[in-house]
Amino acid sequence: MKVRTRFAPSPTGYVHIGNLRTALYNHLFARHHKGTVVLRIEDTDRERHVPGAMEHLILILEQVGLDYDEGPGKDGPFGPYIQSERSAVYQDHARLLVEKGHAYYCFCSNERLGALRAEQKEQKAISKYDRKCLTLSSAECDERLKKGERAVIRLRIPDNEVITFEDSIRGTISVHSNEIDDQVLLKSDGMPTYHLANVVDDHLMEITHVIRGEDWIPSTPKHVALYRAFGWVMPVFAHVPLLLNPDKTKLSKRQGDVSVEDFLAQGYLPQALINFIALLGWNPRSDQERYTLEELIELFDISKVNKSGAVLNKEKLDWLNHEYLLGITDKEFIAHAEPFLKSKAYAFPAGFKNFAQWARVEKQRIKKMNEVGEETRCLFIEPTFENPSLLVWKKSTQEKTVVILAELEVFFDSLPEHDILDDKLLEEHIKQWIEEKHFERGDVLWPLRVALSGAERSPGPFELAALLGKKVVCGRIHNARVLLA
RNA sequence: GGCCCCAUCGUCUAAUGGUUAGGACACCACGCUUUCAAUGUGGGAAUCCGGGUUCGAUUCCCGGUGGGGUCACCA
Repeated sequence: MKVRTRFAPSPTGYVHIGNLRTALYNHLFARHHKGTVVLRIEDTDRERHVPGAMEHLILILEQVGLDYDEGPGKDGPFGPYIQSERSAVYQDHARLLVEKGHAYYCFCSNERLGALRAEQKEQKAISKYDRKCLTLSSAECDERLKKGERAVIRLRIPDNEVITFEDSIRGTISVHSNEIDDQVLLKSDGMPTYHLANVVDDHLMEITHVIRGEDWIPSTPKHVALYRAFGWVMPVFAHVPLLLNPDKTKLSKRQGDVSVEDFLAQGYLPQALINFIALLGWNPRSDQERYTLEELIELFDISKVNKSGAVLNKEKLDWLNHEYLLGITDKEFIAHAEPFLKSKAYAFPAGFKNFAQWARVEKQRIKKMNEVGEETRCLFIEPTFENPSLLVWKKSTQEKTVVILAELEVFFDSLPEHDILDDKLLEEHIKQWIEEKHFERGDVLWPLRVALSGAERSPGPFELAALLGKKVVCGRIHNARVLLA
């Protein structure tokens, strides 16, 4: 049997990182088994419909490199893949269940249902529909429907049974049917609820494995009852653990970033993000920390997914992203950095050529792209010296520093540009010069670095000089000396 | 509250019926060093509790406790 999985998000306007992980696991599982991935849009809630959300979602999937075989924008034998375009299918199936006696029309008003719920809550009873409309004759139903009365169709959950299903991650799960509510299948607006649409589509689209979040476990028995009512074979279920806030509650927007677009906007690399979330709840039993998507596909095993939820540890993501940053080429790094620099209005000086040097310095010092440019700020913005005494090293004096800055200016003036643009070469030259002059390293290197950066903390003087070039270096040393003198 | 799920360092996790319970992030110390990073070396840090099975349990079973999820004409 060919494996078919599906990613079935509801288009709410942004992609939750937890949903991305679910999508990833569906993807890894299907690709591992040489199967098919279906993207299905679950947009049956008209009130929550967000225009453009689907297109946005597809774009995000593309950005993180998760492709799919069937779905919106792609042909496939089981379309359409947008549920709002399939209402007739669900209506037919709901009516079929009514005919078979597995479902029934319900005319109860929201007011009555609300009151019922309130009463049950007060009596600490199970919150369930009381089946008032179950006994309505079909003639009466027809008549009321003909009159235009609004109705829903409810699933008739069988009495006094234990409903059981196998979960590839958790084993056997069973619930007594008397605990389960007669779920609404078809809403009064003619749209299906998640439960109906999901089961009908999974069956019709021949989905073999349903991989979804743990929060669906409580409603899975309803789905099982539905499969039985239809007389269909069930797919394999796998409920993956939730992603958690630091306080262990379900990952929420309130407690930090949860949307994939936020993570991307902060400058996490897609590969790093994928690598990171893949390992949140699953791991291939090895000490390796970095995996390509291909490796993940090769190693993925749904039965080895953990049962307990995983707190999203941002520090580790930062570390991993830094690792990925170190791994990409200078060219890639610059391409990624460009939009971030632009948004800060940081432009390279005219004629700037030492991009490799710049990438090397930045890569080493930042965790994610939105930090880009801060470490080499002095390349983009002329430093100001509010406090020139910063130029004096803690073990040195102002007089000494003024003299050294003057000497440095002469020294740099004597060096060919080429020797300045190579930080390693420059370091050799300067260290040799310091020895010859019998200076203290700190007496020279601290003021040089501050003169170039204007900052208390910055990359080293050689790295900065190589970035700035001879003319700017000489100019800044000169300015510093004048300021201090 | 009912139902369901879960339980190894602070966090992500590995392992086993017998181990000094392993790795990673974070943290701390030291080294390098002109600052801050990066980096190198080292360190502290966990099997929720109570029974049972067993020669032996962190691992298997039961109970407790704790945490979470879910109880819509949302998905």
